[in-house]
Order: sequence, then C-alpha cells, then structure tokens
Amino acid sequence: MNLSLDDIQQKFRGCGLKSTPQRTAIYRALVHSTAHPTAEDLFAQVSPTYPMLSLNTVYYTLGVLRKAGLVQEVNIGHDRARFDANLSPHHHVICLGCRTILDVMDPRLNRLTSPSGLPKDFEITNYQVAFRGYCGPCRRSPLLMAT
Amino acid sequence: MNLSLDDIQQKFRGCGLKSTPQRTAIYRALVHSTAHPTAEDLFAQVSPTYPMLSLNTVYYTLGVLRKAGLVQEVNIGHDRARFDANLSPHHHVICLGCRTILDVMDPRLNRLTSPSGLPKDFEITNYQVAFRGYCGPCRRSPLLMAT
DNA sequence: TCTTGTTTAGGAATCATTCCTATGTAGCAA
DNA sequence: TTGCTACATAGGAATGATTCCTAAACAAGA
Ligand SMILES: [Mn+2]
Ligand SMILES: [Mn+2]
Ligand SMILES: [Zn+2]
Ligand SMILES: [Zn+2]
Repeated sequence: MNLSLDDIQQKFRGCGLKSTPQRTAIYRALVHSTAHPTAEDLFAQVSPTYPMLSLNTVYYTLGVLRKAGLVQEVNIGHDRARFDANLSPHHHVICLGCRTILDVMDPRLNRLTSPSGLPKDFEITNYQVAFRGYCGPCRRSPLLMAT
Repeated sequence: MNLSLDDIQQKFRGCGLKSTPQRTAIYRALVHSTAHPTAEDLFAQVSPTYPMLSLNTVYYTLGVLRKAGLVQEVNIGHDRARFDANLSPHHHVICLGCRTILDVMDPRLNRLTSPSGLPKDFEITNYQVAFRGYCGPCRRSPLLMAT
C-alpha cells in the first residue's frame, strides 16, 4: 500500500470525485492502515495536519468513498462502523478481547459455493466470513475478555 | 421449535435463571421466530399481553439470556442488534433491500478449517458466514434497494 | 412466612451517526 | 484569468438505539 498523493488524485478523478485536501488525507490514512479504523480513528489521525477538520466531514467523505466503491464498511458487530480500503476479496478475524480486526487472505475462502436451502430467486452478490476468537495478548490477560 | 411454557421454565432453571412472566414471554417470542428480531420487535410482539412491559426489560432480558448462552446476537451490519435463539451452528443470508435475515443450514459451511496466515497464538472460537444479496421481491422492485 | 438478591419500569443519560445550513472551494467554461 | 455553480466543509443541533440509574416488585430458597 504505497499510494502517492498523485496516485490518489488520479484515482479520485477516475471516479469523478473532486479532490480536496481533507478527502485526500482521509483516504490516504485509510489506505495506509490495516487496522480497519473507525471514523473517529481517522479523524484523530488526520486532525493534527488539518486542525479545522470536522468529524462530520470524515463521515461524509467515507460515505462518498463508499458509494464510489473505493472503500468498504466492515460490518462486524453492530457497534461503531469500521472502514477498509482493501478491496481485494478477503475476510476477517476479530479478537473479542481488544476488538482488533485482522485481514484473512486465504484464497480457499473465496471459493465457497452458493449454500443449499436458499429461496430460488435469492441472488447472492457477495459473502464474508468472520472468524472470532482471542489474540495472544488477550488470551494471556483474560481479565479484559468481553462476554 | 415448539417449546411449552413448562419447557421454558425447565430451561431457565437449568441455567440458574429466575423464571418471570416477562422473561418467559420474551424468550418464547424469540424461540418461535425465525426472523432474527430486534429488541423493539420483541417488545412490540410481547407488549400486548404485558402492557406494563418496558423496552428496558427487553434489553436487560436479552443480555441475561445471552450471558446464559440461550440466545445469540446476530452481528449483521452495525445497525440495531438482532437476536437469535437458534443455537445450532448455522449461518445467514441477508437481503440488502429489506434487511431480512434467513438461516443457512448448509452443513458444508460448518467444516471450514482455520485460515492460513493467522498469528500463531490467535485462538479462533467460532466463525460465521454472512451471505449478502437481494431476495426475489426486492429484485423485482429495485426502487427500494439500499446502497 | 421472611429475607435477600434479582428483576422490572420508567426516566434520564450516552454516544455514534445524521441532519441542517451557512460558508468555502474545485473544476469547468467563457 | 475570471466567474459560475455544484459539491464540500464546519459546526451545531437533532436523532435514535442502547445503557445507566433508582425505587419498587418479586422469585426462590431458608
Ligand atoms: Mn480488511
Ligand atoms: Mn439464525
Ligand atoms: Zn485481542
Ligand atoms: Zn429483500
């Protein structure tokens, strides 16, 4: 993941998106992260360089990028939304202790066939596997384990 | 799913849970549903028979039942929480139009092996496959399709 | 029956996200 | 280069699901 500012502007133009400093910075922070950050995480990361940045703009920008297909929302749990600029087909493993989300790129998981027992007229567009468990550090300090 | 009131009281006692009319009614409504209802759905369903019921109690009860292992939260999207009393290992298919959640019982999905590329000390406790797409009715009225 | 810890109802609080709106600006065309 | 216009931004208010708080009710065991 090493996109230059020019690459990003290129990408924005290709999608018919205006290129603004805030938008570029937010997308860049997301592309360079593998942590599946929240809107607030991104706000905290970009804020120092753009002190006027509003959290609202982060939400708006993420919405725009999502509609443009540059960003996906990772739907883990019903708590706060987390975002991912990694568009290659992949899956996730979530630590129930620290809520870390790791990418799972195992190609075997991308070859699941349509499941049996579906209504015939249901059309599946994609699927995602979510593994849950506890990472090493969280296993060693079980005090913090969530229910 | 045809649990009598006695069966439910039995089950509660087996888990060390007190048996109250509200708790029984809420669990019964959930057991008899395959719609993965929200707390408010359950409140609306049980309310007519218990006019004094508080939505708060529904949340509290669902929390108790979840901790007791009688109910699972189905983590689809980060919007409102939906609940499931079906404890047999199964997966879900979600219609992105009407947000319906259907059970997927295909046994092949319960035999996925641990994915490659995980940190060695990560311990996976379970996983869930979420298929997304559009059901027949939603495909035929694309006006309502969500982004 | 008495006691006690749990459960309930209802109201207030929280907090992520969305809505509203005035101002700013990117990108295009003259 | 300049001006226009639609889109973007900031900031404050509103929303809505969920949680917190507290007093009263009650299930279950002694
Ligand atoms: Mn990812
Ligand atoms: Mn289910
Ligand atoms: Zn962890
Ligand atoms: Zn549908």
